[in-house]
Amino acid sequence: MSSQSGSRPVRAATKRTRAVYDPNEDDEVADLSDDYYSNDSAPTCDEDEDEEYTTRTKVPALSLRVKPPPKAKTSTAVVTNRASTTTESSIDGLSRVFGRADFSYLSLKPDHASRPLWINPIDGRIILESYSPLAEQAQDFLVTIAEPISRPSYIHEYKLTPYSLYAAVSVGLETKDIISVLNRLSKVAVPQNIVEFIESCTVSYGKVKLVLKHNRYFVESPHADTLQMLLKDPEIGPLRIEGEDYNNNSTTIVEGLVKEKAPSMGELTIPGTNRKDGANANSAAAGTSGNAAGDGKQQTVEDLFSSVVGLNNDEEEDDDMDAVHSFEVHSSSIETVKKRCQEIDYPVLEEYDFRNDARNATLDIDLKPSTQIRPYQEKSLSKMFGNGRARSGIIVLPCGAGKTLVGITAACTIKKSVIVLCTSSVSVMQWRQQFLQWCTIQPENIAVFTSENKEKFRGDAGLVVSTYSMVANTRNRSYDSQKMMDFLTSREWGFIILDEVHVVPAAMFRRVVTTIAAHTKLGLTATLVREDDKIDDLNFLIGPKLYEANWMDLANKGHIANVQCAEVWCPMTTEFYSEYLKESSRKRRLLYIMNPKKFQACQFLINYHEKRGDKIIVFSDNVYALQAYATKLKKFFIYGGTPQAERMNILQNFQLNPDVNTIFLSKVGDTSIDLPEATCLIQISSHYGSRRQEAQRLGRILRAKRRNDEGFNAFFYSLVSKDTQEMYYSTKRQAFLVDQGYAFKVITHLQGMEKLPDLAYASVAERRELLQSVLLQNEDAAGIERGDDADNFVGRDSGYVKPSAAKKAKRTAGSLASLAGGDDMAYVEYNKSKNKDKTRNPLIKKLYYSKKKA
DNA sequence: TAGATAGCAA
DNA sequence: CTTACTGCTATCTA
Repeated sequence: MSSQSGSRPVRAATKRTRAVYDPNEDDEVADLSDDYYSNDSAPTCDEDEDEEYTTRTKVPALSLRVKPPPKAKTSTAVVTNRASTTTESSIDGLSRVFGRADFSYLSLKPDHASRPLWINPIDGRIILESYSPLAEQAQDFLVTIAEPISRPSYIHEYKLTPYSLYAAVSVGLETKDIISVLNRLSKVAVPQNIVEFIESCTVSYGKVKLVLKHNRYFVESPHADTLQMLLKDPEIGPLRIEGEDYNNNSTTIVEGLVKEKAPSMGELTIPGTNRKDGANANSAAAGTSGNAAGDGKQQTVEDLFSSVVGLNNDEEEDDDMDAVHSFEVHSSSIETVKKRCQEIDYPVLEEYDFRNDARNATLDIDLKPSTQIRPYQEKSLSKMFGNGRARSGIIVLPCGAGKTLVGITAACTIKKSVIVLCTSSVSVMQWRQQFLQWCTIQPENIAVFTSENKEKFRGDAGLVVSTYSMVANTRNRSYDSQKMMDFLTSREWGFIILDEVHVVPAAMFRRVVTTIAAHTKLGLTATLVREDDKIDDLNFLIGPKLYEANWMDLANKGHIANVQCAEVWCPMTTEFYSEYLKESSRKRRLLYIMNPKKFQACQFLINYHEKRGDKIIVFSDNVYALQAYATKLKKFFIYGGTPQAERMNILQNFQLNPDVNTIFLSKVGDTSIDLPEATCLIQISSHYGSRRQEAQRLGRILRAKRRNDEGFNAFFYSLVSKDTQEMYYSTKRQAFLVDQGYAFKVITHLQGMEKLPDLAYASVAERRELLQSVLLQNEDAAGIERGDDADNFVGRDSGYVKPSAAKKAKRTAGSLASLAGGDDMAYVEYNKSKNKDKTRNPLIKKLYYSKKKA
């Protein structure tokens, strides 16, 4: 990368295109999307790209300069050059891969054009040309051995890390396979130091397994010398026990170690896949591409792949992996063994030989015959059950891609007692319901363990669904809760599913991993990111990452919705901005959220999308803003304090009632509110840079029901007040999605917004009044202590402030009324005393009755 | 059934 | 560099 491009933030340039957004010109969804795609995905290289890519013998400059959009309207756009400031600093862009280093000393292979990989000898980063015919297979391979860093349209970036290699080894890849396949895919010979890096990581990782079989724990390895080394370790050695030989004539004792034939996939079938003959005859047509080895249906691309790579499939098991050795340790010492092995860089893998477990009762559970799993779900499960045993690990799938079904299928494969842990009690009920929907488990075999339900299941084996906090709780337990916990800790579990596994590293939740004795641990998540550094702990708390899906791939195949992402830059009004500059950082927040221009943009977008027939969710972290926006726009809103019944009511109306097309949600909507109707999402407040939150919010519209309609697009808008802190956070939040390949379009001007009838805050007087209210709120906000969740917010007849709250909060009815802005209020008014006697808001009442009539 | 308390996210 | 600050959920008790 000696040439011109070195320092340019490539991704920033390619992913952020600028244009004036004029929805009125683009009546059709398809038009809009064309616009997006032509901006983003037209090859963005220089004119001389061909020359660069094919003829030079040094590594070509990956200089992706953005072209102006074809229908460029940039002349009217007001654009600040943001790409070079904020984005570069916060994201690891492609440009940093090669930096300014000159790799021209690496000589290209003669047929490099057909090989899709570049490898950076300095830091182990790998660039995949994802337009290569081999890209899909190469991607399968890379996902297994390397960490996906960024996967935009044409160039994907991966990085070899000790963890990723650990994961590769743990799903059965051997060092030599990794190096040879990498070598064959690469345009240049794999640099020697990378080879050494791979060797050094894989020499010890994944070599030792902790296997539970016949209800005894064995430290197992294909390499006898490794075990001998462990036995010499002062901590591990003494923990070995001499168990009596179990009744198996295939084992022999060699130098004090038990030697037996290595396990294999054998006849194991994963339910719901087409590997099972007969039962799912129709599934053969489904055409899974990355199936396990030897199904004979080679497609042309795979032929090409094998001719270059020489392997049919990266997950092919080595038949000649002849034997494994093991020694036994007592179940009480496995924690020590695991800890010690980790310390000396021989992390253990956990596998469960569930087919040879006679002691734990078999659970009568199977997928319903009609249940069919998708190719990527099968692929992830094949990583888990690749050698006929169950491996512990983590599977990463986008929201809405059927994580639950993966977990259920795994449970149906293992057929032992299962425990499922989730983050909220709503998800608990959803898991239970999904189990009943997809598989044959009987309701009496399912036990729900939450604060209000502590039933056990009947029989020897069963399913328990619970929350992390229920299990991890250290404070006093109620009597029933303690009984239930004793039940959970006293027995062995074949399988534990950890939903939203990214929460586990939190101090309290990680305790559950040790308190419950489960033979297999499966973590499920959509966003394996945290803003702290604890995510790596999952490698040893749960296991390696077994599979990570690429969001864009799933979107292209129609499993999840296509989403158009846009960031709308709203200028601050002069008054608001000058106050913003004056205020302390704490108070600034409200100012930029309540920015009238932002409000107008929100109003305009809602108006526009409602006219198109979209169902819209508006997110705001800030409850005050949420209420103010919803009230002014006469929409329903839900936040933490909204009682359950009221939530249900609103959500049902949103789904069924054609007059309710927009709802406002606070953070409650981030997870576990399932709204397949929603097709458009607007974010008005996004203060902190949480990538996980951004991704999960996007996930709300990924399962849109209409996603399979021709040319359907879901929309995701982030409203950002210009020249404020929000800009920084917004970029940070988007990093995850950008890495998944989403393009964020920056909209600087909404055409026709000023002409919108009934535009809010159009006059100076109105804006001044708003500012006054916000400033007043700011002063009060300091005085509002925690726990006052503003549930006393009242509207039209507001002379009333709930007495208890009035004591705490200094809010006056007057200021609230002025914020509420008018008499035609149609938001959800909720008020604890009113909910008691089931009185409803007039509009809800009306909706309710009209629904009843229909 | 509320409220007190605690923990998480960032 | 790492704290910050608010919102939310979950549990148990009175």
